[in-house]
Amino acid sequence: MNAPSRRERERQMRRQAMLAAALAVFAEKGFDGATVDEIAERAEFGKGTIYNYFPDGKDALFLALLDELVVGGLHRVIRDSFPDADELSTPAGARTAFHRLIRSLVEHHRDEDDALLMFLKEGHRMAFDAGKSALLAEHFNAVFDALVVPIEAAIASGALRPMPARPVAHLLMGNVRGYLMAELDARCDPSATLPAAPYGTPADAADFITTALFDGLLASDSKA
Amino acid sequence: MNAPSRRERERQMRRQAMLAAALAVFAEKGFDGATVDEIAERAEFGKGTIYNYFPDGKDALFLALLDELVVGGLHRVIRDSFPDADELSTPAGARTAFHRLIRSLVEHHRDEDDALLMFLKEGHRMAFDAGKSALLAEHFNAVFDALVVPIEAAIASGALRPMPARPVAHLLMGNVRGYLMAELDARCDPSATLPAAPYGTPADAADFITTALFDGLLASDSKA
Amino acid sequence: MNAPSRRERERQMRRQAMLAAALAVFAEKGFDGATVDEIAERAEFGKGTIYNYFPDGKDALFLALLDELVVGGLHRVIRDSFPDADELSTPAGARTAFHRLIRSLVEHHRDEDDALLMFLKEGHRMAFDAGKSALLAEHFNAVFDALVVPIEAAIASGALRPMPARPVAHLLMGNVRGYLMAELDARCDPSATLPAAPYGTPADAADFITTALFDGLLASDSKA
Amino acid sequence: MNAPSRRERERQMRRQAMLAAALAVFAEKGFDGATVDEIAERAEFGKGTIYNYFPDGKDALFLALLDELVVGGLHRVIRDSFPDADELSTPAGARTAFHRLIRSLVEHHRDEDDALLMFLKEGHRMAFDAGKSALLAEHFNAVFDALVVPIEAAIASGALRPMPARPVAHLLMGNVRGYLMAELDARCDPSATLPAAPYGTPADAADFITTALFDGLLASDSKA
DNA sequence: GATGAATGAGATTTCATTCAT
DNA sequence: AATGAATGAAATCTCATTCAT
Repeated sequence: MNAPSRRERERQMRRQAMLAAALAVFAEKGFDGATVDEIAERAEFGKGTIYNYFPDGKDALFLALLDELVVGGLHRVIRDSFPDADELSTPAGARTAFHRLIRSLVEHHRDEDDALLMFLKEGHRMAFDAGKSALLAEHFNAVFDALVVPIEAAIASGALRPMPARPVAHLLMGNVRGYLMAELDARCDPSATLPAAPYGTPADAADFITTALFDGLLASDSKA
Repeated sequence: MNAPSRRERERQMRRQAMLAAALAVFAEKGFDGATVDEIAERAEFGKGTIYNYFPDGKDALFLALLDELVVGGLHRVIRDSFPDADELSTPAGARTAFHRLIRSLVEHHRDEDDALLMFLKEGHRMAFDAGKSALLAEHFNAVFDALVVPIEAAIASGALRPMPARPVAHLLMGNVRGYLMAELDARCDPSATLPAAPYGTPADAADFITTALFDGLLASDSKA
Repeated sequence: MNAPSRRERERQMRRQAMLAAALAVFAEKGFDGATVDEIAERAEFGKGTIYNYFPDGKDALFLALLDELVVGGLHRVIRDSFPDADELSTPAGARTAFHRLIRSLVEHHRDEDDALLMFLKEGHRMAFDAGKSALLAEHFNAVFDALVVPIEAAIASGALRPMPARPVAHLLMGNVRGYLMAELDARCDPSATLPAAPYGTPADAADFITTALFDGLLASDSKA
Repeated sequence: MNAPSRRERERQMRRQAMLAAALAVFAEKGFDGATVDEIAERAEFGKGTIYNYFPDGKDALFLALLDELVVGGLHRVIRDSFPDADELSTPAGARTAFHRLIRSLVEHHRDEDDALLMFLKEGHRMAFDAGKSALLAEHFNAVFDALVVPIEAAIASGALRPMPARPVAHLLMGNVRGYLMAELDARCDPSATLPAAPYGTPADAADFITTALFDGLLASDSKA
């Protein structure tokens, strides 16, 4: 177990600085709108230095970000949200667990505001490029794989309706994403008198989404 | 009410041809990837002619498409999905009406495959540009305004849970969009053994979304 | 037989202007040293216009020049230098014919000074690039094919020594080229008190080369 | 005469290693195509170290190679090819001596394959750069100076035709070069059914060139 | 009104060279 | 003395837009 050399540590720090700059620029301008020039400038490095660290340039920066910040982060959040498998064996327990997941996802995204923005806005853009698309899909599939496990458990135990698990996973992630995006729009456009999403704490957001998705939009007495 | 002159009619036809070409190219290449050259070529017009009809060029084409095809289409679908206000006064009626809406939305998007693609993939990209963003928001707000009306009615009558109506509208549209996007991914990547969305008829899609959103994911007996 | 339209004629003229500018720049700076910017500037066109006419940029300009000016010109000179096949049936006749060829080649190159320079200095550089190399070889082979015909005729008739014809063709061309290159060096570097080539009229040059190659460097009485 | 210190000897060895690496890379990629990075890597030194030994970088490496390997080598070959001045006093003796020179030149180039390649392909490229050109010319002139001596001797003795000696020297070197280059092309492009140069031993090559240049291409009986 | 040639700003990327360690 | 990370000038190529015909 050899500690990283000083040189190595510094290299990592610079790498992180570049990724941070790239993230900010991608978030602000979008993938196509971002220029390596601006990323370099914001990272306070020469343009050439960016290419030393990321020889494939913009693409490499984008994929590294997606990988390290977005996919990695989601993975962690999902894993940590289901500490106890037994919890998923009753409807109430499942609700609690998924409510916790949703809240964690909201919090996670709030923490990584820029990452979220990029993820939300650009996530599907690379689909135009066959090569990147494959990589992307692979990474995201890993996230959904992780989420499918508890969903299937909850369905198996009868806590959730019997539905295909993977689409349900997409539903969950999609609604968190959609909610946050709407909130974001609202924040950017305070003139809108009619908010797209109720502004609030992560708990509020989680309540809204959980109620809609798990309890259903129909008035509860209708299910008697 | 003066009939449009022959000249005027021809102008409209050329305009439509340009929009159709633009839609196809945007859908295939994305906004940034599309070139005016290719649009002109596919429309079988000179590049300069495009600029005669759309002096603001690529942006104008994009916005016009969003406006005429996407927003206009959604508007129509929403309006036609709630023929009878009374239907919304009971939970069962509301479910039927919204199920009908969801199904119509899915069908509508399936009909306009290219438009869907573009809408899904590029819809939020222009947000990067302040000027365009405002226009965009305005148009989309009109769609949501239309959708808020029946939602509020259903809430007022007790058919739906008391929740803020506009976020619910976003929820609805977002889930249709998300579902279609997932289905699209599945179609593009047939190697995926684990589909993101259950492939099927618009009716199947509508069932899935309606059940999840209106009845809730939790096993129904839990609500007894 | 439809005359080229005015538009077409003008296009050709612009094309020629670009090629001329490219030739000048290539000759002055070499292939790698030349920049499209400078070619455009010297042609008095925008950089983009160059790419309209030669979508493959620098490579395309270079190859077009090689093709149209160098290879085409050589072909013509060779063809015109052997008007009478019978001439090649005696040593004296063959000497006359090849002397005429050499003189024409020298004159041709003098006329196209820039082309010569480029040809001489860059002719073999593209060999580094496999794709271009093949094209190049093809074109040059055509020139040598043309030259091999009279050489073989002269050998068959006993006018020339029995030697492999193609290498002899290369010998001929190589010596013209080498002579001109040396002369060029001498011209560029007038400080050299010891000229590499005797400066003079094309006739002088042709005499020198013809004597060396056809009569041999050895004193003639040695052949008695 | 102080023996080089151990330190000095090691320095020389590193220098040679760098030159060898540079030669290989120049030969493979050409001057412009070569990168200092690749040279450093192949030499197994840091890039900075290259600049310690050759402060003027790529140019310096190229010139040093030309100087030490090419020019130096040629000088040696020429010097060693005329061991006996008397030999040049008869046509037969002169033929023998120059035949020996040509054969040695061919062998020399074959031994230094990479150097040959570079010399052939890049030899004239630096002429584009005024500063380098002067240096280059100086070095090459030394080679020709060496070759001019025996040529003038042979002319003075009546063994060779009375012709300007320096152009004859260029003629000689040019033909060796041209022959080798053609052979090289043939080797690189084995598909060519019509070889530009007869493949063979250095002796074959020397025979071909000597016959052409010294005896002349015309059938020998014509000189009776 | 239709056209498409001309344009040039701007994007990505490379690489010789410097210099702090 | 050896190193290689940092640099930024410079190159190629693209494409939205203009405008003379």
